[in-house]
This record gives sequence, C-alpha cells and structure tokens, in this order.
Amino acid sequence: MNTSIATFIKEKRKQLKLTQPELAEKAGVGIRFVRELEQGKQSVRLDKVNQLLDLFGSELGVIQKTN
Amino acid sequence: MNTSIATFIKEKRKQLKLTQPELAEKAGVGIRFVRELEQGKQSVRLDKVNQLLDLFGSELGVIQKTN
DNA sequence: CATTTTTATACCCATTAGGGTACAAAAATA
DNA sequence: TATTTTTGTACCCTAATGGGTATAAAAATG
Repeated sequence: MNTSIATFIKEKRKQLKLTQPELAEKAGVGIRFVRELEQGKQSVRLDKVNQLLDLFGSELGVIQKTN
Repeated sequence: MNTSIATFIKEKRKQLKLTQPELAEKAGVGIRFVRELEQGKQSVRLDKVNQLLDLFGSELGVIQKTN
C-alpha cells in the first residue's frame, strides 16, 4: 500500500463524505492545516496529525522505509 | 511491541552506542530536539522526526491504534 | 453551460518549536 | 566515593506553524 499520510487522510475523509472544513472541525484543527497536510506538507506538527488520525482509529508510528 | 517513537529512537541510538549529541549531529538536528523527543514530547515537527528515523532506515507512517 | 460546492492561495498575527548555550542532576566508571 | 560522562532543565531568540478570513480557482451538480 505504502499510503502516504496525506493520501491516507484524504481517502479516509472521502470515505466518510466529509469536506475539509468538516473534518477540521471534527478533529479540532484548522482548515488550513487539513489542506496543507493533504497536500503533503512535511513540516507539520505530530500532535496535530494524530488529532486527525484519531478520527480514523489510527496514529503515527515508526515504519520501515520502503526504499 | 507497540514501541513509541520516543523509545524506538532511544533504543536504536543505544544500539549504535551513540550519545544524544552524537545522534543529533548525525541527523542534523539540535540536541534539545533529540532530548525532548526521547522524553515523549508530542508537539514536535514531523520532518524533524523523520530526519532522525532516516538514520535507522525508518520513517513515520500511519498505523492502526492499539486501543 | 450556469450555479453551487469544494478546494487552493494569500494575507495578517499570536504562539511556539527548535537552535544555542550554560548549568544542574543523574548515571556510568575508575 | 571521587571523577567523568551523559542526560535533563532553564533561559533567550528567531523562524515558521497554524489559526482566522477573504478571495480565486477548480470541481461538482443542476
């Protein structure tokens, strides 16, 4: 799968038929954050990402690099 | 295992017999960052964490919550 | 196509992450 | 126990994240 964080959130959000503002509110983060994250911004805060992932029963963890 | 990011880095660092300052330099981050991360600080930047994990051939990814 | 909805970009601004450095505390070692 | 090494805490400072909001662009819908 090698799903990036960005695409994972985007796909999960669409599965739930939520818009970015709706997801942002549910997670308690800003709209801009959701957008930047879905666009692959790397310099985001870990706790904010986890706030979003929590809605999907997931979180950030260490995985093996697939190089 | 449910290894947290903090303990993962700490253990990998010790496997390589590196001090925190040495690891920080290798990864190109600050010493304070390594310390705060190993102590479980959540509000860290994703890209900085990946700079460290890269030394161990790993990275941050989405995992299922073990709740 | 026209209209509505959704997403992306641009601006301002407060908060804070993270760098450095110095010193204290703890751990390891002789 | 004394000494050295490693780790933790405290302070200052700059850069940038993330929030809001307004507007433009793109996508979806009738």
